[in-house]
Amino acid sequence: MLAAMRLHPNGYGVSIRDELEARTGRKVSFGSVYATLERLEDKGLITRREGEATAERGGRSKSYFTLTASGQHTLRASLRAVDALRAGVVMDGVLA
Amino acid sequence: MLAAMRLHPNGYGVSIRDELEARTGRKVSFGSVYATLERLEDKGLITRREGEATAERGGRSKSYFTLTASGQHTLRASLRAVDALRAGVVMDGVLA
DNA sequence: CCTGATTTGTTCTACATATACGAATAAATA
DNA sequence: TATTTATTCGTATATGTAGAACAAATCAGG
Repeated sequence: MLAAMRLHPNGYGVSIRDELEARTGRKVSFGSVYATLERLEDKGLITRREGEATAERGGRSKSYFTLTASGQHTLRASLRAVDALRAGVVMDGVLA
Repeated sequence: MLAAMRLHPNGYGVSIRDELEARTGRKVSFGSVYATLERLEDKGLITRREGEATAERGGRSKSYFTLTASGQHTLRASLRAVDALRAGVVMDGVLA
């Protein structure tokens, strides 16, 4: 969801995957990303917008994903929960 | 892991559950907590220390959990990954 | 002292959901 | 038809969940 926010409103499967890898330094597979996007969509946390036929060289058209209001709310709540647990933890000093 | 850090070095099943509920406002069952603690232990991210017979009123003895060096490293890496994704996201302004 | 009630904490059982891969497939253009 | 780009599938593994059952310690009455 954060990756989708970052790329808003033009994030789609591949770019979201790339963003995740670039930011976190972890390998992420397409399967993981699309499965997650689909689940989030089912829950109404993100919506899908079909991209029109691309004007550039070849390739299938994209599905863009953006957070719904509910998705933003949920994301916010999750981040807050983590923040609450982090607040004042000794290790924070080591977190550089 | 954050809850265990907060309660370090005297966090045990019940107190970790309580800490999670208090900080995040979400209901957490014992099953979830203990299952997770066991998994983290199997991975070497936390260690278990058996508490001696309690001096107070009744009750079984506690199992205290503390993060290993590896656990701290892993936790740090996860938090950093989230931070990297959060950095500069527009919604941060709304996060109050 | 025994012994059963009480208290506190952990383990078990049985699923439900979520995450992870990468090959396979689809759709577009040259 | 070959190429390029993007998404879907099949399947394996991991994580999350609830709450009842179980275990171990102390307490209180006889």
